[in-house]
Amino acid sequence: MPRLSTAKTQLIKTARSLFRRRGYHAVGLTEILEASGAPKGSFYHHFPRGKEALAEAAVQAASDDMTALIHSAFAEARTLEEGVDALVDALAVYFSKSCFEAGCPITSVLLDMTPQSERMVEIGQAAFRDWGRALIAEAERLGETRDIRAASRALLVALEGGWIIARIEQDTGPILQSKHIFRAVLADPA
Amino acid sequence: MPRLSTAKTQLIKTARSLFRRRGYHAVGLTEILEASGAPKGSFYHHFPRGKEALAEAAVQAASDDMTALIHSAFAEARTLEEGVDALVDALAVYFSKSCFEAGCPITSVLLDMTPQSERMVEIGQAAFRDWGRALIAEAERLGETRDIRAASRALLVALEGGWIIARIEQDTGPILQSKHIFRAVLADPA
DNA sequence: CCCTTTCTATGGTGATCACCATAGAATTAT
DNA sequence: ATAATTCTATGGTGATCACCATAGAAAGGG
Repeated sequence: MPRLSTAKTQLIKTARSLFRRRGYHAVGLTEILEASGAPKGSFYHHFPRGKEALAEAAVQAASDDMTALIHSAFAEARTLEEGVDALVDALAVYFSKSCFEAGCPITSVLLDMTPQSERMVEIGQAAFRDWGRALIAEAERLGETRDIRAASRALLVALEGGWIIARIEQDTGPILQSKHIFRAVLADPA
Repeated sequence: MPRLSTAKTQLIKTARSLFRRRGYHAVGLTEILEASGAPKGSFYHHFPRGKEALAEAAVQAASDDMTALIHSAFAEARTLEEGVDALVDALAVYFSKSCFEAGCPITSVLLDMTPQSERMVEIGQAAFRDWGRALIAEAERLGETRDIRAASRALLVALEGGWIIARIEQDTGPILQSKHIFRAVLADPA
């Protein structure tokens, strides 16, 4: 017995992709069902609370994937800067491959549902907290002695802003810029 | 004869406020009409292309206001840093007064409509371009000799990201952090 | 094998969506 | 004043929204 039925995983996967590109309210439930191939009955069986619950599962999954991506980007890094570069490069490549549509995996949903949905606010807060902790954990693993709290927060802020401007300008430049912002704040953590 | 009828200006003003907080698709036309007091007929008279045209007008107005805010924040500044501080502080105060809901005046709409709406993509590109130019113009006016292009772009990126995280964390900290990011990149424009 | 639980499948429901047609009121120009 | 134009006001239309009720199919445990 699979821990998650194929229909449920497919539902979440489809929702993630559609929500990320177009936001929560712009994507209808019927569109998700058609794209995932699941019938309506299956959906309301797995998500009795409806569309909002699906969005929460999708954002949570996207957040977890991002945390995993941070760790995998740092896997072969020998210094903090190398890890950050690998992470940012990976995100830029993914963004480029998505035809400049897939920005932050959770922002589009967050902006559509917060602060109306209290659940989603908490999921978003947890996501940023987890990402920051993942960065700091990797820094410690690499034997970093500097205080990187300000720089890691700056990196996340720069990535968020970079994703948005990159989408509008249809260019990876704003994403890649976050590498430099990280270094600059690291050098001057005032 | 007023250059814009009161109904039209009220429509744009209402739409700006609602879209900024909840995004494009989450706000229905009827809600905008009720809040602005304008009847349906007036709306389709002033905006024959419908809701999208209203959103375009709203984003354009918000962008212009932001440009004006940049200039007014720099009005009493004697140095570049003072101007940036005044700008960021003003944005943080506005955000706080809005109960931590009013982030970037255009992002929520942009994320909901781009890149589906080509018109909106162009309006967004023009907005970021205008804001950057306004910053550089003020720097030159203050006799700044350093090359601030990288720093001004970093400021806009940091503000965008800061607005998003500030909304989720219900705190002005991430917005205020963009002051420091600007200074750090200014000191290390590599 | 049967029975229980989990999942899939279909049809339909009220509400809301953006939009339009038409006509009346107000304002402006002549 | 009168005619032309701009704006306001109302009623309604098809489409889509998320959601639910009910029943049938699969699958697992005894």
